Amino acid sequence: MHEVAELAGVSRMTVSRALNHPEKVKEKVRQRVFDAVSQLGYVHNHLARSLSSSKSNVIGLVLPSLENSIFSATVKAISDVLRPAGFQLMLAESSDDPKDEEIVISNFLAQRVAGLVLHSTRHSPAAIRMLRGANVPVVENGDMPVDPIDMVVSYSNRAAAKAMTLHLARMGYSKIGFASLANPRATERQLGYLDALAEAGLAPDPRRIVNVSRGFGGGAEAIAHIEHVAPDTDALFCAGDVLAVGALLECNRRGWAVPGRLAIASFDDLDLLRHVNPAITALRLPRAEIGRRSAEMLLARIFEREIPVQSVDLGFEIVQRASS
Amino acid sequence: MHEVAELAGVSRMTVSRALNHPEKVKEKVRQRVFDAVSQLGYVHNHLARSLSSSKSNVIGLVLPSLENSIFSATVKAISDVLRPAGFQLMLAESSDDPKDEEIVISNFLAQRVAGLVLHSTRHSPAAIRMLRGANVPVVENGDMPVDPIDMVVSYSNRAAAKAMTLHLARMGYSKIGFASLANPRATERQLGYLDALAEAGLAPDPRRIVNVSRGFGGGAEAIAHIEHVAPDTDALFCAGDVLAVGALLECNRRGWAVPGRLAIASFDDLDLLRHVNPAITALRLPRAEIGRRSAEMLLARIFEREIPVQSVDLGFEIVQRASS
DNA sequence: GAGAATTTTGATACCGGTATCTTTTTGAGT
DNA sequence: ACTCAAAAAGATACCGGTATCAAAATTCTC
Repeated sequence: MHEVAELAGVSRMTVSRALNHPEKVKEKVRQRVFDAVSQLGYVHNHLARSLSSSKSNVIGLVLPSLENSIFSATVKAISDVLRPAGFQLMLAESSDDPKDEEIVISNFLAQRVAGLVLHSTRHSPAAIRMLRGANVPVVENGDMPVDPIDMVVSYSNRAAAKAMTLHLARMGYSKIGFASLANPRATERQLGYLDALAEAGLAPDPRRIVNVSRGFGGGAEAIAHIEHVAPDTDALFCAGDVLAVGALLECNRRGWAVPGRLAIASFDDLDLLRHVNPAITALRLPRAEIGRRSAEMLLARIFEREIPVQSVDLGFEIVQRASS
Repeated sequence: MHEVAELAGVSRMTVSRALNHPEKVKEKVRQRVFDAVSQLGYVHNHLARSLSSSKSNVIGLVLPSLENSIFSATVKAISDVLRPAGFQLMLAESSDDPKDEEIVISNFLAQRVAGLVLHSTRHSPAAIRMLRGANVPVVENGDMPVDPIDMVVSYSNRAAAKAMTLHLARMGYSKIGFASLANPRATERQLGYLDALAEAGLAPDPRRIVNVSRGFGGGAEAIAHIEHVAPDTDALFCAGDVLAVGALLECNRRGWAVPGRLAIASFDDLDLLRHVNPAITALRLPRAEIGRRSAEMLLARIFEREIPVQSVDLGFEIVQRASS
């Protein structure tokens, strides 16, 4: 920057101003500075800027898993809001482990991120202490937490799972099974499923509740489990990722009629669900909207604008299709 | 840090050393420093560290699209290598537009990233100039480029597409179609497809080459195109993402026998391809390995270790399944 | 136990910007 | 032309660390 200043015949301060608040510098001088910048190929140093002004332009995002395609819509939406505002996105993975998340958060704080998005609502006490102490805007995403750290943009896993289960019950299914992964969000969903059974007057049956592994294979596991342990199950609510597709494909393979032999419903409305045969009934969750709102709320907080609400429940929608 | 130093009764320099090179500080003093750190909840400032030492611990990653699940394996692998080494990942999207990429790169350079991974081999001249000038280690990923900026870890789109097309030809298909998106990698793949036709002595037929849109819908578009324009096509090579699945599902819907009426092959071996019926023949690309090696090469360069090769072609593998 | 070699600690400058306050320039009003 | 307020530019200190070299403490040698 020093060289730019010399070449333009002004002080470093003027260069800084020309770059950050062009309107504060006279047209002629500004032009000289810009010329010098491009002539020297000068690249602004955001590190120094952030350090000096204690204002960073990086937002940290913590996801449970980097491999899960479900999050890509959220990431994309966040990035789309952040970029025009001149912010960068930093990414890390918590593996749904509060201890890992704590490390990741502490790294982000060390980078002096301007804000954080956490796709998780379970945090270690130390992590919460750090975040509260750091006075950094935080948005939580994965669920509606009981005791939010700061801001929240999400839907309620429990409410959504309950709604879908009730929907199945209303369609006449009475032996509804539940398949999910083992993570905090799945646990909430299971509670919602049980809520719904109770409300519909159906007896919960542990035989119909199954934990499976990730991916399409998990869906097949669920079907195998049902055949083995509770063959009279008439509907299966797959509360995770691509489980429903895996289950459907496995049914196709076995020649089970869907929904005749077994109805299938999914927790998340992947594009794929519309294209398989039969198309799968699903909960549509506002993944992109969550990202957009999260980023907007962060920016509002960073620029010290008023934010209307601290906590936004974006809800969900049931999309009834042929599989149920 | 000043307060930590006071509380521990040492100089700031000693605190810095205790944190960065613990072995350079006497056991007793080190302990006092650590105690002070945790007592005060001190969070190291990486910004200041990077500025002062001109060594950043952030790696920039530029992807063509943040929505595409294909990249998640690569991202995950990069992150897994970077994290233990104390590096953070910064993410941005180029939309396959060299101009957008240029902006993103310039932002990353402004953040003084320690290294860059570019999942693209098409760059604007200005971007190349910046990168060469910045003296930052760069790995390119999406293809084997003719004129690499620095390091390369990839496979060759052209070679892979050629291999798959030849594979289909050898299996006896002679009217092979090609469906792809419109992006630089797809263009290379099309060249490979044409290479193969020439080598197999098959006449290329523009009616069998179709550009489609992203997602499962694109596969359906391809099938519709074939029925309309070149119904005698006996095999379709889908050179992009989930196209093959979309095509297969559309065939199922129409009752076309696969591979009887039309064989289908995919460019990328998504997990899904193994689970649909029939399972789809595919090119297996070393997505995770690419991420791992890219990150390792960057780290090697950053730590000034010798790197054995500048350019790594990790190749590909043809997985023959029921769809062809 | 003196002196040399080595290890540990500290003092100081600087990384590359911006905040803040001061000085200079500009220009409007009379 | 002169005054004075406002706008533009500059001087200086500092953001929070680390590099570097000097000083102090420790260990080793004979």
